[in-house]
Amino acid sequence: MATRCAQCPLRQLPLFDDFSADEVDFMQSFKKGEMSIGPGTAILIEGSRSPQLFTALSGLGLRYKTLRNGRRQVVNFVFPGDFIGLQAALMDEMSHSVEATTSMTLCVFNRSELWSLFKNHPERAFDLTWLAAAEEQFLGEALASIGQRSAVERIAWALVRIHARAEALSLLRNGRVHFPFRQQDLADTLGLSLVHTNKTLAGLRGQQLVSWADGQLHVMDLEGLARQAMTDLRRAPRRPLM
Amino acid sequence: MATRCAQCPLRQLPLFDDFSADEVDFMQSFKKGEMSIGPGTAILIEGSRSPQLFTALSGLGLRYKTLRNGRRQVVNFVFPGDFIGLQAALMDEMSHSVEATTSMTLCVFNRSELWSLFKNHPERAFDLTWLAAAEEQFLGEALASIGQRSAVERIAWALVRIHARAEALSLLRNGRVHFPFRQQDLADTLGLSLVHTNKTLAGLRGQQLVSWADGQLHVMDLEGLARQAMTDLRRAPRRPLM
DNA sequence: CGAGTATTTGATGCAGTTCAACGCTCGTGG
DNA sequence: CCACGAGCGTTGAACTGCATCAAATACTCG
Repeated sequence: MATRCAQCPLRQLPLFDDFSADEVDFMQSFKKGEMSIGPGTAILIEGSRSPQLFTALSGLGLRYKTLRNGRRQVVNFVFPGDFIGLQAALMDEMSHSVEATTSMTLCVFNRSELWSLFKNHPERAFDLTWLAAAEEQFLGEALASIGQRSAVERIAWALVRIHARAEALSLLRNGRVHFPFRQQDLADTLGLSLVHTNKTLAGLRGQQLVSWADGQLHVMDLEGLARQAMTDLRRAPRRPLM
Repeated sequence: MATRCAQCPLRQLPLFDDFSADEVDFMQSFKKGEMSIGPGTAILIEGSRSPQLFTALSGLGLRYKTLRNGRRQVVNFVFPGDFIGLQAALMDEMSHSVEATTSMTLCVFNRSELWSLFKNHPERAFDLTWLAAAEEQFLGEALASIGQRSAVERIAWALVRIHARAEALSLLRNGRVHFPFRQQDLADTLGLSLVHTNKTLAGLRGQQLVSWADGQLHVMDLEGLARQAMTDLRRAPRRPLM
């Protein structure tokens, strides 16, 4: 049974902007259904068009690009509340693939109705643009991390960010998040080899900063981790939910 | 004397989407003036708010982030037609700085009127979102390059992209573009050291693929360069101009 | 129980960094 | 008019962070 937008569990979170009654109504009509998929399912494929857009309701996934030489770049992790398919909607083609890591449920929207959103719901169009700008901002930061930080710094940076996202989504249970990715995924995120990622993680674990085992990520010393990352912790700003 | 939008030299280029008469009128009213600045001038500063948004009319610039450790990541080069300040407009703060490398002229818009653009000109709002998505796409590609490509591949990739942008803007004069950046700028773009960038460029020059000296970039063998870059040349799609 | 996948650890090698020095051009001031 | 220094490109030499290779362990699942 599909969740009604009025009851959307995500909207309750302080992370997300409030909705007006009108907005709830509109989103309810914009929403075409719900989709449940199993781990490993491809949601969108690089280079393909898609008639559908999605918002992740629950579960975790990966965005990634595959290069000609066979290597893979993870572009971001997908958390609940993330909008999926903006590129396919605007430019006709996705520039990266999106795949479910755990089982996921997604709200489904029709690409063909996007124009009416811009036409009739400028607040929602604004929000959509906000999301695009936020993703741009994130990618800029990721670029700076991969380009200018050492391996420890990159890994610490990534873990700090993941922790912050989990926190903002109330996914922490006494400091722990369910984080069912492989070390290879993190390596492909940060442009590091699997082996070096493993050894670097061992180092951070040894310093009692963080532990990550059995799909559980536990940040034990956020300050210390941020120090390693050469970054400062900024609280995630409230953001729109589509 | 400020250029009238009706006469905008950029709009004539096949790269940019056609404007309706209405759109020209609106942009003319949206445009608050023109700004001319000298080389080295900061346009927007990371972390600051700005009441103004810009479109580059002529000249070249850099977008970059500065990290806590003092290192710099160049996020993109600014070419004519680029919109500057979207982040400041939507989220309150720029996540990177923008600086003129040559002297530049910029169209100036008021941030405060952005909302009326969304409200009254949905096509233009759509275009703005398109631009944000395009930047996101580019950054994803850059991320993959820095994360997964070798030094030669990265440099070749960057030069191919720069060449393509120049071409799309009709900036080529028998294969040559004015490209007045320092090797340090390219190094900071690609996460490489200056020294290694220099040596790698020398290698590509030795293979007769490309030469870059005295602020002139000359791609002599585009196919060959693309091969080195492990990328394929795709023609830049038409895009909106703000 | 064997096959497949993920994590871990040790050993070796190299791509790219860092350090250092030199040449060229250009602007500035004595 | 020349001396000087600053900025950029270039090149050589030495070092190192991380990749690559290899192999063992631990799990899960059919």
